[in-house]
Amino acid sequence: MKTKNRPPRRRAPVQHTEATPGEGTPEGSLPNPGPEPSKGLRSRPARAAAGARGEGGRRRPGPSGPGGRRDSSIQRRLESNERERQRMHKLNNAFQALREVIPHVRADKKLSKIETLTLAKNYIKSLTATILTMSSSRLPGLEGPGPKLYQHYQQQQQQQQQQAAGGTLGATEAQPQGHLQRYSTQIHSFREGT
DNA sequence: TAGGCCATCTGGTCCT
DNA sequence: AGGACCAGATGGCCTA
Repeated sequence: MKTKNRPPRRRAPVQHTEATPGEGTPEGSLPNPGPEPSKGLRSRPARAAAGARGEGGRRRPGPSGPGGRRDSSIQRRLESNERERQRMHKLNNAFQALREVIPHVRADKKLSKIETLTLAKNYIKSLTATILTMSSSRLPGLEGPGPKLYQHYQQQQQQQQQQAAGGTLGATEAQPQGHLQRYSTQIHSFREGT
């Protein structure tokens, strides 16, 4: 199932309903405005806002139980939630930045996080392999970093293969061409939507 | 409707 | 001590 072309969703921050009656008001807790539009974050869909009163995120009371939480404790929790949201937003921005530098697969299809990481890894490997191959085949006999780099790369690959001790690493992984091949295959499969 | 993906909440642990 | 980081849980949205 590949569906990455849906609009980005934004869930409204929950207003922490565990407070005792009267303290769950915005004044009693954190303002918790959600992602500020000023930071370039997308506005939250109305449906998310409508459905976010108490839903979303887990509602399981912690070991200590929600019952007698104090105001200061609730305040800290809300602040912590907000920081966590911001942290995740930064992480997502980084993912987006990464998507934008990975050579393009299908413009209409947003890569998932796992796809982004996997493609990026193989892209880096293929670029590394290409660079090393080019530098190693450069003017034989000339002093330069190329051959050494290539040897170092090969040593690393051999070590990784040994560490993979079950042979989970494919035979092609040890060869620079293997990375390129793998990346090309992956690109192809994404293009096909498989 | 099932499954994938995601946002959010939450408590625990690590780090400064 | 407080913030960052992490992983589990939960529920919403979307597509096949």
